[in-house]
Amino acid sequence: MFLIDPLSRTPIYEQIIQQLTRLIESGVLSPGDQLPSVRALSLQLRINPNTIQKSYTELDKNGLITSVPGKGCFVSPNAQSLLRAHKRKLMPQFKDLAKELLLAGFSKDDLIQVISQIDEKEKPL
Amino acid sequence: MFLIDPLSRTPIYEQIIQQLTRLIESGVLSPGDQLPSVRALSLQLRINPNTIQKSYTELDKNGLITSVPGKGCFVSPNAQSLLRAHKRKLMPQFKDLAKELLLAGFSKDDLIQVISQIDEKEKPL
Amino acid sequence: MFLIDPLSRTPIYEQIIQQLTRLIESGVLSPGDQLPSVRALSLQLRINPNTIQKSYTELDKNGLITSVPGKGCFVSPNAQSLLRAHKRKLMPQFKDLAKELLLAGFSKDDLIQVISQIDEKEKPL
Amino acid sequence: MFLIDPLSRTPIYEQIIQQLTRLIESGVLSPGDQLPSVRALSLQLRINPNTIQKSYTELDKNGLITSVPGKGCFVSPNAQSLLRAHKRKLMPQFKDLAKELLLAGFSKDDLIQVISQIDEKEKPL
DNA sequence: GTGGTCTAGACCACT
DNA sequence: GTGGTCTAGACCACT
Repeated sequence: MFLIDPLSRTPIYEQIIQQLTRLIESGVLSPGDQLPSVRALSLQLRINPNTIQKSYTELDKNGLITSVPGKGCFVSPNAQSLLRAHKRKLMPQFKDLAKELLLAGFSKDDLIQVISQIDEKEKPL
Repeated sequence: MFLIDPLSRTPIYEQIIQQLTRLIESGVLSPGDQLPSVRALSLQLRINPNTIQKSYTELDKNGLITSVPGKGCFVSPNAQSLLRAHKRKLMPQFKDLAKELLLAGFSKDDLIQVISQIDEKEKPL
Repeated sequence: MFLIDPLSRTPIYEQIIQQLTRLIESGVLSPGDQLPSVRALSLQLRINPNTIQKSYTELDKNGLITSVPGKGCFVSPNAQSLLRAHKRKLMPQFKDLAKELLLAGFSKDDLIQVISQIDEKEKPL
Repeated sequence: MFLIDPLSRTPIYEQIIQQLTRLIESGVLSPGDQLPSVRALSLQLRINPNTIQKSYTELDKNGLITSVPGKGCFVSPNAQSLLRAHKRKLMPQFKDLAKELLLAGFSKDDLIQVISQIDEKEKPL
């Protein structure tokens, strides 16, 4: 269910965010569902509770989950629509950034090379 | 000195920002130099003063220029270092976005095509 | 059952949300109950269907109701607990905001006056 | 210059955020100024570097400061305007929350009492 | 030197 | 039990 690579360049807390986001996106975790507790996930993944906490705090700030101190963390009712709204903004942001980079002196080929590198690195994921 | 294309897809106020940014970047405009007044530039470019004002306000927000009420706008002392800092952050952001888009289901070729299109549109600039 | 004041300062769609929320809170509407259809409520209250739709969409986003395309809208199973969770967070937020306002230069009496004004306006509701 | 109360109910990292925000607001720290390094402030306040880091990360996310890994943290060019924009939103948010609390069953006197308590606690600050 | 991440482990308030 | 805060201290990449 969870695959964390402690040697990856992407921080562990971000990997956890990505994994949970996918589980919500794919519907494995539905609105209202309780997430594993900070300690439980910490034990399961053999990762320090502080690192899990950081991920949960971030997800709560983004509204994807609702943390209730003393009770637990729950998938927000509007998590799916938040994810859709987020996705809709990705491509325009990408275009703006690409435009800025081209104006900043990078060539089309520079950007393509960067993308190719990322594509290869992310493949096994 | 200034080339504004009123038919371009990029808003005029952004074109002005880009032009001024380049003049600062290349050193044509040095820290402390006074920019043309809103009215002067408005007349020179035959563009609505409100549009010029919007560009200046934006540049002031980013700290590239400093507007002194009653006196005029001046290139900020640290304009160059701000531009360098900004540029340094562009590429990591671009990589993160590309990664998200690849994970979101876009293919490497989708992204390359988007970049190619932007590259052609921006060429004449 | 429904009291809508078209002359109120609070938008109609919010009034509908408030009314429905109270009906859920008080148990008049129980989890699983079907809400009146957009058209039915529109006719009953003599209010534009788009306005009703907006209220329903908002309630669906918050997870209080679940809209099933082609069948109708239903009170969510966990609606009551969502309302309790929401209420529990209101007061801490209020305290934080009050603290910030006091630090920002507002006096205790300023805040009390604001509250008194709201209290009077909301009374007839 | 810095007054941290480790026994206060407001977390230390928030106290640090508040103090730094004030220094920026009052102009003691100007746009472009470098903040004390995480370690330096940690030693000065005798507080764990992780706690300082948390404050700095928060301030960076809000755009008030710009952190450049390997170089340091700097007051953002538009810090003042961000603070003004933030302040402008406080009172409307406060009114909305007060309205919700009154509708949720709290009385005018409940809210006034809460404010009085905060007012007394915050006085020595 | 700088910021950023992470572990190990303690303590708090609240359910 | 739950999430949230904090300390102590290590290690990383980057300037």
